[in-house]
Amino acid sequence: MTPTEFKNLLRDNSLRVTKSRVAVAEVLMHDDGQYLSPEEIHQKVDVPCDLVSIYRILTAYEEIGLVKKSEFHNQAARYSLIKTPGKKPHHEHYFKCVSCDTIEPIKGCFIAKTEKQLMESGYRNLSHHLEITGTCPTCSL
Amino acid sequence: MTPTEFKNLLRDNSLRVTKSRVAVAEVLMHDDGQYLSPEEIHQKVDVPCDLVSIYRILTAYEEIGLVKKSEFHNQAARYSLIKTPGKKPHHEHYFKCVSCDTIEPIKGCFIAKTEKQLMESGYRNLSHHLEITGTCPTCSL
DNA sequence: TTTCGTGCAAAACCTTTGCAAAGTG
DNA sequence: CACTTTGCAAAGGTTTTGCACGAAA
Repeated sequence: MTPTEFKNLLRDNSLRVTKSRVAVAEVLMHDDGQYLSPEEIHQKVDVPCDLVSIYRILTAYEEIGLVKKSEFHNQAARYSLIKTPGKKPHHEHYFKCVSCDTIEPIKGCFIAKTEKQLMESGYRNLSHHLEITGTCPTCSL
Repeated sequence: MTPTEFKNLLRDNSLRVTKSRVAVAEVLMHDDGQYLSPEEIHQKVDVPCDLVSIYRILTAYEEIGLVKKSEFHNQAARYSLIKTPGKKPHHEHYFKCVSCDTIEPIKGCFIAKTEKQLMESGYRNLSHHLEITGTCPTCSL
């Protein structure tokens, strides 16, 4: 995503282009593919910016479809850039290595069938959240 | 589970039989099948007992296989009695109604296949946590 | 200039910890 | 009596909220 595209995305959503917002986006672009916590982003940002603002910026970015939030149990949420901003990314699940803390997406959603069954039983507005943890191939050696 | 069985279970695990422990167990038996938060249990308990103690008691009960803990993200954990104390229950997943807060187990585990594939790719020590939320049939009417 | 974003301080929320006092076997 | 459990107070970690000041359009 170019700086111009970034600015347009903000403007299209009535969000002002501020130093803090640019800085947070730069951190995420620099660590593309990484899932960073607000705290980590706060440490990497190159302008003075309160942690509270990081939270607010990330919340806004999630709403406009710039970032994906993934939450792992009992830990700070983590955010990563969406490749095609604005378009909701395919539903996916994540694996988190308890050793190196890496998060990686797992292709496919294997809950769909179960949700369909629940729908047939009268359940509605279903959503789900799956966390798979363990040690990744590298850390398992 | 009879009072005697309960006491024996505690004693077998070197846990003393105290008023607080009995009271927490009674609340869980009374609301059998319900998933209660520490806070709710605290309110229902009929003896003076600090919330901190409820947490400690529930942690102990989980360790000896008396209760099952289910956690939904960013909310208090919930506990319910295990039917056959001591024996680890089958792995299962839960549905939580966002309207009435009821938690109910969903039969079967549909992650097993995915975990098998991950194992074949070198991942190890896998575990997972699934949250399905929505509105239950009653609340969906 | 008007509206929006930020910093700061504080609170909310769930849970854990430390320690002395009280209870259990 | 020895050891465990409890209550209380306090802290932990993550996230949210309120409000006045400062910055963007």
